[in-house]
Amino acid sequence: MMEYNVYASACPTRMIFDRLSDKWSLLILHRLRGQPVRFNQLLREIDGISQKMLSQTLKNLERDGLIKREAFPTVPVTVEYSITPLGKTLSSTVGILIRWAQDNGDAVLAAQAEYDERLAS
Amino acid sequence: MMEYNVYASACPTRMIFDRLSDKWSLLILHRLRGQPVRFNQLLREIDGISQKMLSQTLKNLERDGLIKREAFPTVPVTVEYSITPLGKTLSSTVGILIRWAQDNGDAVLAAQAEYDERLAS
DNA sequence: CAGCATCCAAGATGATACTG
DNA sequence: CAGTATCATCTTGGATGCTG
Repeated sequence: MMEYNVYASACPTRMIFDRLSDKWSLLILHRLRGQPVRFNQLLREIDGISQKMLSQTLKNLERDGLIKREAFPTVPVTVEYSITPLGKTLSSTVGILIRWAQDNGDAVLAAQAEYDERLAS
Repeated sequence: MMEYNVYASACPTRMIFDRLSDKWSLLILHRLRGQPVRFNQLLREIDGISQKMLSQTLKNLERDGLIKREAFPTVPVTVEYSITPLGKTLSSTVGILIRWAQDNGDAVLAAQAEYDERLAS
């Protein structure tokens, strides 16, 4: 198996990693891990995201083959975003990452408080 | 166990997740998973990072309790960054994420190419 | 409903020069 | 060597109006 140097910018692995290291991609992918979700529902649920960034991030994820966009000919039109098999494999990893944050959030916040305290004194 | 809504911006888990969802944090953490590394070595190895962002990201990771900074009174001064036990638990998850990118990079690039092809035609 | 286009503001990131 | 300071730029976001 071919091994890459992930710290080199030309490395394909690094390219993918960079693509996903933005503010919204992994969070949205995680939200889509279950049932399909509609655009405006995502907009309501993902706190703090703008319509523009949601639209842009969904398009990128679709381009990466991680999610699928399906439009239904209702009036007005209905659009559902769902996860692909490829995306599914990634979202389970993201789930582990979020679980980590869930489990260790307190420790991180405590470390931050202690760090800030040391600076102030 | 308390459960949070990770999609709400006030959620502690979401706050931690947001903190780590920047361009460099996870990559640097991953690089530090083994032996301690010095500042300029990181600067050389992490392709594309600027001195400013390296400095800033290291400071944030230290504040989060994920890495440790140690200065040695040599001339000129030597500084080593190493991972903490808390950081270790996160870096193994990041390793899984990078492994995913390693294994599925080709599939993503293929999806991107196909997507672009569909648009061009 | 599910977007796109535009303009402007704010924040994140980068390049360069300088220092103990 | 390991940074900081300053200025420039690129990315991201908010607001608004418009469309099928």
